[in-house]
Amino acid sequence: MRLATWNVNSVKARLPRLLEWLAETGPDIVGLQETKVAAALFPSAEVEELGYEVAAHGDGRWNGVALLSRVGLEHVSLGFPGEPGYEGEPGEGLLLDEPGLRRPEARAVGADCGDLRVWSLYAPNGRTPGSAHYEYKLDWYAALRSALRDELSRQPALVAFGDFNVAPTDDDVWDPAAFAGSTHVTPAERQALADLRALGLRDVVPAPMKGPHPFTYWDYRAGMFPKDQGMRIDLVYATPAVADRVAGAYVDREARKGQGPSDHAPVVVDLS
DNA sequence: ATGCCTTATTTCATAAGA
Repeated sequence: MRLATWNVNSVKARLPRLLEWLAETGPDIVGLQETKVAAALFPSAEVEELGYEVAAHGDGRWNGVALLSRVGLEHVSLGFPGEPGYEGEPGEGLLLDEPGLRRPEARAVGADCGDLRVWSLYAPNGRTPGSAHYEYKLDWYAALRSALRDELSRQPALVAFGDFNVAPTDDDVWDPAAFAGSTHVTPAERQALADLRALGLRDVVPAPMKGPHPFTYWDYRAGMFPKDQGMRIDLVYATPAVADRVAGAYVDREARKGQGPSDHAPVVVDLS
């Protein structure tokens, strides 16, 4: 059984590469993030041709997550109970009584895939520590923790993977000094990850294809990928029932090369 | 080393990403 998670940074822009990668890699269950497309406009037909069932959750311009599975796809959840929406900065010009303003964004989709409960997650960025978006990020993590705790009481074989937008340790960024005062490395964000692990989830750390760090994201700018100036923010959190079956895991940095890549690389996990 | 931003949209400018 092969699992994979990949922030594709627009499934429409990435479709040729995604289809090629699926055919080459052959994952059984795939979580996608930042699909940036409404659910009805997800390219389901092209993916189904490769033998996958599709569950897509989308807002349109931003966010968007999906699950692809060729081992079954049932009991789909679009978002999770208690998931907050972004209410904006004070004075940002958003009307709090605008219909739908606080509607949760498309950042989580869950499903039963074979004998696994699987969640594809795209955590809020946070923008700047202390901002309304940062508070939203922490609130989203707190709600996620509650939702996963309830799920774990029913299904002990669970995987929550995706773009967590937090580097768990200083070893997970190319230069800790470069992130002083930034999101993704603050104690509160790292505590949010620790709180998830305290539920019984394990961080399945992949092997890098090259170099010492299993980074999964490199900024498009300034040649940061060839210099391996990246971050490990795409994570696979699994319960012991799943983590004990891990036979291998790697970051597919080949998918970050060449023409028109995403700025994230896929993480691939093989289960015995 | 496999390159020196990219995406979608209210598009020729902007917001967001991390």
